[in-house]
Amino acid sequence: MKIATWNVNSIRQRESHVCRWLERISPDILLLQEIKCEAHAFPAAAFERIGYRAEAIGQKAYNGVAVLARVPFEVTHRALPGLGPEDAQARYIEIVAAGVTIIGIYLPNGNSGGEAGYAYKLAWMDALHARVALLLEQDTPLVVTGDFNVCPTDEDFAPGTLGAGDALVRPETRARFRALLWLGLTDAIRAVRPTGAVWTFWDYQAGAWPRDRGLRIDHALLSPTIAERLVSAVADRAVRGEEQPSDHVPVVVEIG
DNA sequence: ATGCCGGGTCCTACCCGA
Repeated sequence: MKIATWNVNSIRQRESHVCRWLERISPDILLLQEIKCEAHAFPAAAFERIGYRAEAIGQKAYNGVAVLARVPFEVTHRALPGLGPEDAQARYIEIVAAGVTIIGIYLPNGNSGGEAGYAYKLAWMDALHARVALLLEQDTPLVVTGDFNVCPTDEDFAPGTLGAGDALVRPETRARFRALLWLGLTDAIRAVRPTGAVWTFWDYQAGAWPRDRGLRIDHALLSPTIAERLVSAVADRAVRGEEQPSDHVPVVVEIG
């Protein structure tokens, strides 16, 4: 089973990129982030024509997540449990497919909105921790994937791209990411490639792509029995060189 | 220190991203 994640930075701008990529890679399931439209505006028909059923959780202008799958699946949650009614933002989808629970997330960036904006990021991570802990207590086969907006270590951003106070690298951010791993999850990319530069994002600005100055912020975390079945985990950096690309590239995990 | 680019929307100057 091939499971992928991709922050597309507007699905309406990236519809043809996603179709081309699905036809080339044939993942069973693709989680999308930053669709930047309401569900009724999601171009589901284009994906259905090539064999992928779509479920979108959208909002106007910002955020938004979706699932595209060529295998049967059921959406079990459309928001992160435990965050409270203040969370009107479309950042979470949870599905079950082939007996595996798959969570797709667009974790808040945390650099806008001052300290309140950063507090929202941390609260979101705390609620995610609680949700994952509950599922793992029940021995649920689990994949947590998406745009985490976290560079877990100093190896996960090119030198000079981020300051020490950036919400993607602040100690409180990284502590929460580590706490997620300590629940028993395996970082799929690092299981395959323990050290060295693996980028999933290159800023549009300052020549980040031609200079290869990127970040690793899109992740796939695997529960123990899924991690044992891990065959490969890669960031498909080739798509960043296409015409009018997203600033993120897909991360693909293959489970045997 | 800020903007760089590229999405979005109150359609046009401004917000947000990472």
